[in-house]
Amino acid sequence: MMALVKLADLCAKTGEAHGTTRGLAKLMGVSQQTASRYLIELEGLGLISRSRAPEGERIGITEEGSKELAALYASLRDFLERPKAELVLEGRLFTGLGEGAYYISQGGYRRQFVERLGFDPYPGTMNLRLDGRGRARRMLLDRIDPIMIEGFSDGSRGFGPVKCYRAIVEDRIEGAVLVAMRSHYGDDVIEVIAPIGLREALGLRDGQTVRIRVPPASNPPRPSA
Amino acid sequence: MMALVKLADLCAKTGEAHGTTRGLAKLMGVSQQTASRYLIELEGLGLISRSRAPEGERIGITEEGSKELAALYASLRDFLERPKAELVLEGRLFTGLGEGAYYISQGGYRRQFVERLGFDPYPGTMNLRLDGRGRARRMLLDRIDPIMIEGFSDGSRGFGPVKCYRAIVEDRIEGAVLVAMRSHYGDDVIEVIAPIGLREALGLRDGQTVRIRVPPASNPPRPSA
DNA sequence: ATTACTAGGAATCGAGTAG
DNA sequence: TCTACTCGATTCCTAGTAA
Repeated sequence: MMALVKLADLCAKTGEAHGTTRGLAKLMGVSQQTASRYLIELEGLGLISRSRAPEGERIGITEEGSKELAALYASLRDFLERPKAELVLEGRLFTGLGEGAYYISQGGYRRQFVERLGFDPYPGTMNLRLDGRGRARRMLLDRIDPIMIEGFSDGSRGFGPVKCYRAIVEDRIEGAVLVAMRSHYGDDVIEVIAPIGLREALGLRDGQTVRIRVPPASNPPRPSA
Repeated sequence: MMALVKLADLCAKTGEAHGTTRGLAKLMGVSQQTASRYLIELEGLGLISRSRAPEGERIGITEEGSKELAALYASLRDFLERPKAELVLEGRLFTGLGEGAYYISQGGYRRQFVERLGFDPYPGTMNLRLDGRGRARRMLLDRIDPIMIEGFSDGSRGFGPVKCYRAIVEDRIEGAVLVAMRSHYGDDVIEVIAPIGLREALGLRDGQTVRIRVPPASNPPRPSA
């Protein structure tokens, strides 16, 4: 694989590489014998084509070889071009009507919080009213992979799905921003949950400005394997 | 290296991978022992960071690791996104004043043609006047790597540098398109040379339309190593 | 000069297993 | 369970060299 990549490097300019096994070996950082073996193996796999030339050899990468490289390229792109910058939201703390506590205490939500966020939320949400800049930035949340909390019904009524984004409150406490798919608040409000009571832990009062950092990778700390 | 790529795959979605060495091993197609060794080695190289978690382990790719991957990504891009399509130019044959023959017969040019194009040009150029579509396409020549023929002086006068592009004339004869950096012709004319006389070989007469294919890779068949 | 074979040493892998 | 060690098996690399 890496040998194929090195050859692709040498083919990048013209579509084919020219040279002796010794020269290629030097460029690839291996011995002449190894370069020769690489060429034999890659040709056997149908990933490159070779044609003898008096001055050395012409090596081209076949369609199949390009496919191999393209697959590698694609997987690197997925990693490298994923959103990188974290999102910082600032808003003023205000007291709601306590519906937040009602909702997140529902077993159907709570079980999913524990499973997908990794913590059992303190029974209450912190409501923040975003300033103008914050409202603009909130749009950027869409570019981050949400942790989905599914809707459910408890028999008497239904509860809608909720998107969560891992968040760090005031640089100290790890929690999550909730975005209800059909919120009772407007676009200028975000709700934040955490394993502990944020107001008490941080000594916050209504009207204070609170800073939330949403890292670009917001998925849960559980095994992907 | 490939181990780092595999890990990057697993980190693509969230920025970090979670799991046990056994699980990671399975995803990477190696044994648990090898996965463990990979992690130790990559961490030693500073390419990844690890943090133990009760459910397994959290693995992130460091800035330095990302740089490694970005370098690999860039070299793949150079190969995969190099221009692929060939350029087809069509124009009507006309007879010039014979200056073409004078220029390419100069030893200073001729030696370079032999060395860089791999043939000794027939002493004469074929002049083609491009149609409207051809003029538009000619611009695309700039996207192809030229074979540079350097300017020189023979004592009495100077000769400017010339760009060459390998070309196939009427699908039959391999030659080259010349683009003089300071041409005596306008932008609607191209000059073509080949090892043999094109008019005679192809039975062409003034006014006929001639088709030239310029492949995307136009460098010479000599050792790059 | 090449390319590529052989042979032996070096690096790598994974089964077993300790902590 | 987990991670990571030892160690024999295997793979891989290169020096020497044939063609």
